[in-house]
Amino acid sequence: MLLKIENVGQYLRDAGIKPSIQRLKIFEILAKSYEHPTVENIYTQLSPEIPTLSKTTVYNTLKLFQKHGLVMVINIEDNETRYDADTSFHGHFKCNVCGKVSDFNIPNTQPLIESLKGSLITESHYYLKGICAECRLRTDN
Amino acid sequence: MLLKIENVGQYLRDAGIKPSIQRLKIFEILAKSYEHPTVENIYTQLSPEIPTLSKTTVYNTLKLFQKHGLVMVINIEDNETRYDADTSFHGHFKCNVCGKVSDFNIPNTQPLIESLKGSLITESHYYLKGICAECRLRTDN
DNA sequence: TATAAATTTGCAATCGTTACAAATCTGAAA
DNA sequence: TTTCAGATTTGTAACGATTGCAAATTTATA
Ligand SMILES: [Mn+2]
Ligand SMILES: [Mn+2]
Ligand SMILES: [Zn+2]
Ligand SMILES: [Zn+2]
Repeated sequence: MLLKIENVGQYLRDAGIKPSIQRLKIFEILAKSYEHPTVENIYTQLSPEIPTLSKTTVYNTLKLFQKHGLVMVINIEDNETRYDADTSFHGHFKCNVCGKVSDFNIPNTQPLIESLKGSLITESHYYLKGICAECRLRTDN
Repeated sequence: MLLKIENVGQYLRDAGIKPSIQRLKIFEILAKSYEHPTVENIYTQLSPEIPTLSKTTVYNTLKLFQKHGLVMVINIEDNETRYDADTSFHGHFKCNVCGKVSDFNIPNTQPLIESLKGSLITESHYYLKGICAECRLRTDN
């Protein structure tokens, strides 16, 4: 979901990250869109605006954000790593036709898994794949 | 979970796959263990037994199994693709300490997601990460 | 302004995966 | 059994995403 962050610079500073231009812009792309971009996406979007930007910086910055808990990694597909600035528990649906990855809320709270008693859960991901409503109408399925 | 397949050759044949030695052995590793192996794991395990085995064959065979619905891909980690011969809906928990990926049952049926109405769901994955009970005892957490 | 620390950059290296063509195997026809 | 076509496997090269690393640049501090 779209994060409502009034001051991105302050948001980063509160997390212990100095807000450079690169960091600000990269985080804004993550926070102010629904798209769950890949490194390539982010790099392509920012290149015109920051012509000197290095792809390595995008990688480094995302790793930094991760370490500070500002982004989560989405591994819904094995050949594309996506990033999400919304770290709250929510589901992701990928349409295999248009390729979009969208969010959905998980209604009820997570069930207690008997066999995991004694384990410490630090991350949970719920991924669905299929064909979105729009693509079903446009095509056939 | 451990699949109880009495005759692996027949199981493959029923799926429309000719059971070569390589295919048999690769499928057995997937079906007769809980480990959710990577390509590397499978290759390393089979190399002594089939010294001529090529890693390409492991890749090709897993892709073939996928196409026939015999295995599912587990993308719980972005740097390791794992495979599972149990294609029924169940959850996966990865311990960040020992690295093991274990199964767990999902108690209740999947909730109907309002925002996905009209979509066709073909795959669902539920991934948890954390520290398993054994590792918590052995270490500190 | 001078200097040190932090950050960014570019490029080479690495790793998992795929493309592709040659080699090998298998099974049926002669 | 021998021959041959098709299926399968293999090895190697190529590819793309990610990382390592050292130089260049920017920012903060004295
Ligand atoms: Mn999301
Ligand atoms: Mn499993
Ligand atoms: Zn779609
Ligand atoms: Zn463990």
